[in-house]
Amino acid sequence: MRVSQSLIPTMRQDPGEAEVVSHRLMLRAGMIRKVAAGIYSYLPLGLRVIRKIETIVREEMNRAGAQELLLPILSSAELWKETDRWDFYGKELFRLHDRHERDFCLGPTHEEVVTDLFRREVSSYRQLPVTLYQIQTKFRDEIRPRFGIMRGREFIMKDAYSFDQDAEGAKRTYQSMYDAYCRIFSRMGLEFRPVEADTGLIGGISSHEFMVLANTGEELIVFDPDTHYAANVERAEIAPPPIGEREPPLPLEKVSTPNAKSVEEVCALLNVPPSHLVKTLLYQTGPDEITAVLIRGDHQANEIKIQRHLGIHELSLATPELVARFTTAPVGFVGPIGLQKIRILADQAVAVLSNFIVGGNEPDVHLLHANIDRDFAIESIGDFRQAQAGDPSPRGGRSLQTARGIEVGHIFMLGTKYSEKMGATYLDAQGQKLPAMMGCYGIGVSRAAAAAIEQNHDDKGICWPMPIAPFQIHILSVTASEKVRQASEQLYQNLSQNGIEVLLDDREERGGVKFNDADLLGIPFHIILGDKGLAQNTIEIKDRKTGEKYHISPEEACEWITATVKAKLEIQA
RNA sequence: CGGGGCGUAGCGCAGCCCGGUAGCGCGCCUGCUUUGGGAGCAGGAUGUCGGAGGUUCAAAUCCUCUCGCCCCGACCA
Repeated sequence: MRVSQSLIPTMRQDPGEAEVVSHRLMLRAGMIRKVAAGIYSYLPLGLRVIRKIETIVREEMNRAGAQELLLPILSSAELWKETDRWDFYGKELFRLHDRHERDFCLGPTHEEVVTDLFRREVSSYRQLPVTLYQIQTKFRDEIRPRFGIMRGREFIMKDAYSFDQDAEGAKRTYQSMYDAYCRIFSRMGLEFRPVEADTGLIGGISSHEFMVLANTGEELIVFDPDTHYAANVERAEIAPPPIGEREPPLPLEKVSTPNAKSVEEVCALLNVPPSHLVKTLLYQTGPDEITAVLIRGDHQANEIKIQRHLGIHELSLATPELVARFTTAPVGFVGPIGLQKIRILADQAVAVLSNFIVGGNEPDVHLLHANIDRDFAIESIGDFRQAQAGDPSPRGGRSLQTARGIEVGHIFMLGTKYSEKMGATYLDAQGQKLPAMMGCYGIGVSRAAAAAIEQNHDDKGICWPMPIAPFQIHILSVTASEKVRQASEQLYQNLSQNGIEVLLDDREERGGVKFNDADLLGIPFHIILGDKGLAQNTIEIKDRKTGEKYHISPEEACEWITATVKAKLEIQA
């Protein structure tokens, strides 16, 4: 493709709207343009990257035995009502109605639609297992779309759904998808890590997320470098703390702590470390029910773990009004001692403490030397807090570490959650009617493009991994002579004939402009053709990422470049 | 939805307090010179100042309402 004839509107300055690197670079490199919040057009260069990713995904899904199909984006409310997700999915579901006032929605995911197809068309164990996938635009009315294409309201996703006879088979299918995902992200040239994850709105038994490692990632992941344990922080387990020598209990003591509501304020006032303090968090766990959770002052509560322990789907910190109704102290001074009609859960790190500080259940008062059992009773002890670096590993390694990542894939073992609700059954060899065991598997295709940039860029622009670069070679004719023009034209033709994807910067621009644009676009190799080099019978080849330069004669260039590109693609595959 | 900020030329911004002519840099167009890391000179085009209403002789500027966008928190590929 020739730059002079392409729509590649690069920008010299950073657009004001973009904070995040990938968003900024995609705008500057002319890959995307915004239409509305969280809604973008893909320009030719951006689309090429998307197509590259789709191709890799498609090849690996096919290799794993999945079959491609295409389900409608628009679906009627009926199906969603069958699984209760019409209500449960909430405001994130884009809803609309047709001229007859019938309810429809734009698909945020397709369990219902694909399960409906399955129950109509599949009836025998002979047809199982089957895995179906599609690559399609999805719609989610995000609370806060942000980071450009990374969290859009409209985005491109590969979603796959599997149906097996039994748990054994479902497990095998899950594993083959897990393996396919590893191949996909490896082939894309990304550094990633699969982690154990929470199942969220999709529901189901177990799941893994695939995280592209990047410091700018939204997700915090926790891993144990000694074993292979890795999990999303939402999910990450923490080993119980060692039970040390208990200090002998000291008598309870009231102290005045005027206006000291936060852990920091209390610690500063009493001159103790936050680990000696225990926070009493009050959660609304029912219409008229409050649960207290005790967490050490230097720890953070993990609401997902609490929800799972209680077996509920919604949890929020109690409002100040509710706190006032259930306790005798304002927020900040609530403590476990003397609480009425509230069950108390204690994090395992709190359970091993003695003589700790708690709120006094009256304004401006805290209590010193509190002890479980002696001063108050707890209903249960558990793992209720967020893992952090240095915590004990649940798998016996030395300790947990943390890293940041971007979620680009998520796989779920669903069990029979959808098949039972929707009657997606098959007959087994004995003629028994059984619900299919399902799995679902998503990849954020457009997000993966952004994640690749977050992981592969420098201060000048993008540094694409070869397999997903919009082009493989960028030829810059850097002086305007006829000789240079002809040489670049020749090389362009020859490389293209060898099946190499070449972008030829044939604009009447000065060298500097071309160099800067090339660095911005981030195509892996720049071929620099100028009078200076040609006079010595050499052309320069620059590796965008490493900056390494090679000087080669024009005669050898075509062959050398072709071989280099092919080699780079094979290493990844 | 809560908190913070912003809408002025394609992009980045100034002007707004203190009302009176819409401006700067980059980009764009024409010509000449230049040409290996964002060229120089000369000439030129481009604005419903986000929208609606109000105050005023006069509004980008003051007031009211509204729409949109960005950033920080609770959701997710």
